[in-house]
Formats: sequence, C-alpha cells, structure tokens
Amino acid sequence: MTRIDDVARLAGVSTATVSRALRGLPTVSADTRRRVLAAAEQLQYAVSPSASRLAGGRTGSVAVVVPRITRWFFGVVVEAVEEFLNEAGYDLLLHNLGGRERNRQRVLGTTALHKRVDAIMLVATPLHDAEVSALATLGLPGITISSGTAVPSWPCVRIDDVAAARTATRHLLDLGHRRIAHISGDPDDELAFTAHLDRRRGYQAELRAAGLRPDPGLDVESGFDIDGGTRATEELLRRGDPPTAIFAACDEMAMGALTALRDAGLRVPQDVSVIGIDNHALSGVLGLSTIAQPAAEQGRLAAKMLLDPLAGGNGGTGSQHSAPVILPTRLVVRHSTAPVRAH
Amino acid sequence: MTRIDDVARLAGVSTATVSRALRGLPTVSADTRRRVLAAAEQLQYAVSPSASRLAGGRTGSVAVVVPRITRWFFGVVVEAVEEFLNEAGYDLLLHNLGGRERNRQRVLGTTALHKRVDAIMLVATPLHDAEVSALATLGLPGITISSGTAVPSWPCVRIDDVAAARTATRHLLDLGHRRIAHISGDPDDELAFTAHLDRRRGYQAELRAAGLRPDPGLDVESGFDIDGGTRATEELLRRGDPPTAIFAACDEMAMGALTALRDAGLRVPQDVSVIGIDNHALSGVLGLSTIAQPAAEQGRLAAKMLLDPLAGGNGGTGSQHSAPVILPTRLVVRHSTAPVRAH
DNA sequence: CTGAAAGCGCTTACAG
DNA sequence: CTGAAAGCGCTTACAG
Repeated sequence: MTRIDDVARLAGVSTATVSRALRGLPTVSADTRRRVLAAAEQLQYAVSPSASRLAGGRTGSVAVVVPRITRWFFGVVVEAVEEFLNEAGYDLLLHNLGGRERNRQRVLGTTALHKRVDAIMLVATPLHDAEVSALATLGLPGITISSGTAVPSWPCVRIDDVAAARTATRHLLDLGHRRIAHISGDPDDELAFTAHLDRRRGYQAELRAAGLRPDPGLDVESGFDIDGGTRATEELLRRGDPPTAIFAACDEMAMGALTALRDAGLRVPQDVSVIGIDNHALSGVLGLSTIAQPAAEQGRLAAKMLLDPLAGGNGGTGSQHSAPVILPTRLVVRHSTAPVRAH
Repeated sequence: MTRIDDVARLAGVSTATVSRALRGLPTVSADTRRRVLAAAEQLQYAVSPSASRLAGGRTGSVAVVVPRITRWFFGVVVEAVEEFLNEAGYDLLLHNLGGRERNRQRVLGTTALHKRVDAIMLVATPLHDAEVSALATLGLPGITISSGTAVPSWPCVRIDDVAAARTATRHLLDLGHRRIAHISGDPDDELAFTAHLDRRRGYQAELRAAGLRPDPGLDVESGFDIDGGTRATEELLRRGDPPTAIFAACDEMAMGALTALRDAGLRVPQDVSVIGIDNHALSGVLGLSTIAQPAAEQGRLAAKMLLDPLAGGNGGTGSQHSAPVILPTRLVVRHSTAPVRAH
C-alpha cells in the first residue's frame, strides 16, 4: 500500500503539502497541486481513513438508524440518504434495529456510535429519556426523520401525520362512510414508530369534526406491517358488525387488511373501502387509495440539513431549526375506496 | 473523551494490559481483567476505532454492495447481513449502486473501499474485467451473493436460477399452457443483475424438454422491477395473440405484469396465468404464484462464510469454497396460475 | 502475566 | 506557499 510519504517523495514536497493538496486546501500553489495530484495518481494513492481520522478528528461517517430496512418507507429513505452521503464523500454506517433489544441498546446506548461517526440520523426511532441523554452526551450533530421523540437541538424532518390522517378519514367520510375503522401500530412495542399515535389522533379529530364519536370497537392496534394489518382486520371482523371502511395507519397495514378482507369473502371496495398512508411502490399494483408521503425527499432533505453545517466549518453547533420541517402529503384515490352502499 | 491511559491509570496497569483485557485476550489474569473492566466501566470508556484500526491494521468494517436497497431481495439480504455483522462486532458500510455510474466507479474502482474495510460482500453485482482485477488488487476476503461474475478465490452463495426457472415453466406446462411468455431484465443495463440470464436459459430449456420451441416473440426484456414488468407485458400485448401464461424473472416484474394485464382488461388467472421468482413479502397479498427463494438465509450464510475465516486467525486466505453454495427454492402455488382454458 | 517503547499514517499548529 | 515536528490513541512485538 502506498503511503503519503511515497507521494511526497515522488512529487518532491513534504507530506504536509501532499495532505493539503489532496484535500483541496487553498494554501497550495497551482503548480505544486498539479505535481502532487499527478504523483498520487501515478502511485494509485488512497488516503488511509483510520490515520486521517485519528489525526484530523473527523470520521467521515454518518450513522443512519432505522427500525427495519425492509419496510418501504425506510428503504426509500436510506436509498436517498446513501446517495446524498456518498456524493458528499461520507460513509454510511447502517444500523437496522430490527426489533432486537440488544441491538437497540448497542446503538442507542451509543456504544456502537461512540467515536465512530461525525453525525447521526435517526429515522422513526422513538427514544427513552436515558437514550436521549446518552445521545446528547456524544455532542454530535444529528437529525431525526419522522420522530416522535425530539432530541434537543436536533432538527426534524417529517410530514404532518395528524393532517394526513384527517385527509384520509375525510375522504372516507366524503364517500358517505360512517362506520370507519382504524388499524394502527402497537403502542406496547418498545420499538414502535410513533407516527401512528398522531395518525390515530387525526382520525379521531376528523370523525369528531364530522359530528361522530370515535368508537373504540372500531380501533384496533397491531404490528405496523403487512401481517399486523391482516391480524388487526381479522380482529375487527371477529367483533361482528364490520365497518364499511378501514383507514390503515400505513400502506403495508392496508395491504394486510386487503388480504384479510379477501379471505373473509368481503370485496374491496364494494363491501369495504380501504385507505392507507405512504404511497408504497406496490400501492398502484394493488389499486390502493392512500395519502402519499415524499419518502425520498425527506431522506434527501434531512441528509442535506445534517451535512451542510459540517461543511460550513462550525461543528454543527447552534440551535438552528427549532421547528420541525414539514413536507406535504396528498390524497391519491385508486380503486380501494368507493361510496358506501345503501343499507 | 476518556482515553486508554485514563483507564490504565485508574486500574493501575499499563495501556498494553488495558488493551489486552478489553479485547478479551487470554494472556491477562482474571484479577487484572476485572480491575480493568471496572475502570473502563466507571469511566465510560470506549475505544477509538480510528486509533485501533491504525495501530491494529483491522478496520472492523465490512462493505456491502447492492444494486438497489429498495428492492425486496436486497432489502432482506441487507437486513440479515446487518444482524449478523452487528452481533460479530462489525460495522456495515452500505453501498447502494442505484444505477449511478459515478457511484459504481467509486465503489468498484475501489476508491470507496481502499483501506476502509476488512472484507467485501457483493450482492448481485456483475463486474467488468477491470473491476474484478481492481477488487483482487485490494487483497481482501470477499464473497458474492447471486453473482453472475465470479471473483477468483471469493466464494459465492446463490440459488440455482436455471432450476428455479425450469420449475416455474414446468408448473405452467403442467397446467396445459403452451404459449408461455417470459419477461426478464434488460441485458443492456450496465448494472443489471445477471440472474435473469440463467432464468431465461431455464425457461428455454424446460420448453425444449417439453418439445416446444422457444418463441422470440414471447420473450421480452425490460427493467428488473415493477415498472419493467408492466412495460414488458404491455409490449407483449401489443404484439397480438397474447400468451396464456407469463413467467416473470422476479416477483416485482410479475407484479408489474399483473397491473398491465388488469389495465388491458385481462383477468388473472382466467385469461392469463402469471408466475414469478422470489416469494416477495407482498406475493401472498397479491395471490401471486412463485418460486420462493431464501433471501435472508443467503445473507446470513454469506455473512458467516465471510467472517468465519477472519476470526480464525488467518486473514481469509486460502482458496476454499471453489464451488458456489446453492440454497434450495420451492414452488408456491397461489391464485395467479390456473389450467389453460380450452379454446 | 505484564510493561516500556516503537510505530501505525496521517493532520495541524507553528515558524518561516 | 511550504516544511519540520509533534501528536492523534491505540496495538504489537519484544523483553522479562
């Protein structure tokens, strides 16, 4: 492996000058820079990240923490973030909590983060108080996407979950539905995404605005995924007197609902309307009506907000961005929602 | 930030002993180890990865390269690999090629890998000759999953794509279909996953085994995703005299086919049967028949095969595993395939 | 089983 | 604009 002094020797300069030239620092003459670049090129030199990090105090890495990379929203966010980080020359350290408590402790207890990254991005990861203070102790810049828990001084990018849920509920009300069920994530799940709490709030608010009283019998909690949607819907059907419409807290739950309804012999949308939130890549295939949210844009924007201060010279200090940045959502009507049938 | 000498001072030993005790080396007395661990705990000490890497020559990181993390197979593989690596104490450096040529060059030209990782995992990433030799020059252990291009001395985990395709085609033949179309990935796409070449080969072989001649008019190439499946199917229908069955090279393409058929007013499976390969998380929801492949198992097994030699002391040398490890697939019949209708 | 010392390969004041 | 030298925080022979 060629080292910096090999390049220095070939270019006829000191290692300090090589270091400066390669990093594009302004205090190098054009001619010297040219010679250094040529020498580095000729020797196929690549800087040793470990040495550079140790000497320079920057790791060039960003930790990205997601609950489950296999779910639509997180996959899309990570893809967008990865693109942005790579363009900016940062490595992406992926942490997929995956419901494993041990993993959660390693990451959020910061053992896995300590001295390893320059910044942290938390996607839909609610935190205990102890975790918030452990993260704060690291003293690193960070950002959250779609977070229930705010980390002091970290900005947040998200959608307005209450508004999205209200729009979905309103769409069903506009179609004449009155028995509108809601299925959402399990609040007892330690690793639960908290957006569903806001979504339930929006659902209830919109019902009340229409003069209806939310019926606890039509509100079921389960896992925030396909299987959870299936189980929640089965539970709903077991209770008798099924709803004419179901608002699922995310598209994957809505897809599970579709399965359960089909298996129960109910037709969508003739017997039951279904709507979700996300605009999952497969929602079109399934004809699922939904509230579309811009997942890639949230990832890109959050990555940019995280990195811009790092480049700016100050180490990401400052209590900028106190209010969350809210990205817009929009109703997408497909074939899973229709006017309620006359009884 | 506390450093190793803070711990050494508190424990009353040298930094060398702290280093050994913390890494669990056997040459430390039980009593000393206890004192060191207590001191480290008390001071909340975490080793500096940069310093450790520079001094020790190990990075504790593994690069994982995938074409697109948002596709089902890659998401599931990465999730399984991440779990395994984290348990083993390795960081996962994610590289999502995402169809960006610049990114491909950075990663596979090894600029992004050089001196950064202890090992490399390539998932479904075919390589140019120059890339193979650039990777070989790094001298790192590596492994491929589902790779078309073999890297000399790197083992490979995969399914038997030819056999999977034959099974899918046979299922359609058994149902009486004779006009069986195939839709698969675009070979002109530089970043294309090459498994589809084997899948086409299996499709053709099975047709021939049944005494049929593969009809080029029933064989369409497109993107290896939902949208590609839609476009390929539209093209197929434009050609007139539609097939009675479609074998898609992956479930996401099959899902695209489902959309195109529905939009064309054709019913599945009454008018056209559809089968894919994968057993995507949503295949059940869509009632899609498929050849299930064990994605998480491939990831786990590959991670294990990659890391075991690293732990074993030798640096992953040796030309073990010359033959690819093949994991089994199985036919899953749902509702998208049915006997051909009498004409 | 333990320690003193060299060294890993860079970057950064400091001086000129 | 450039260089000599210290230092980043560990690990690893080497010696005992």
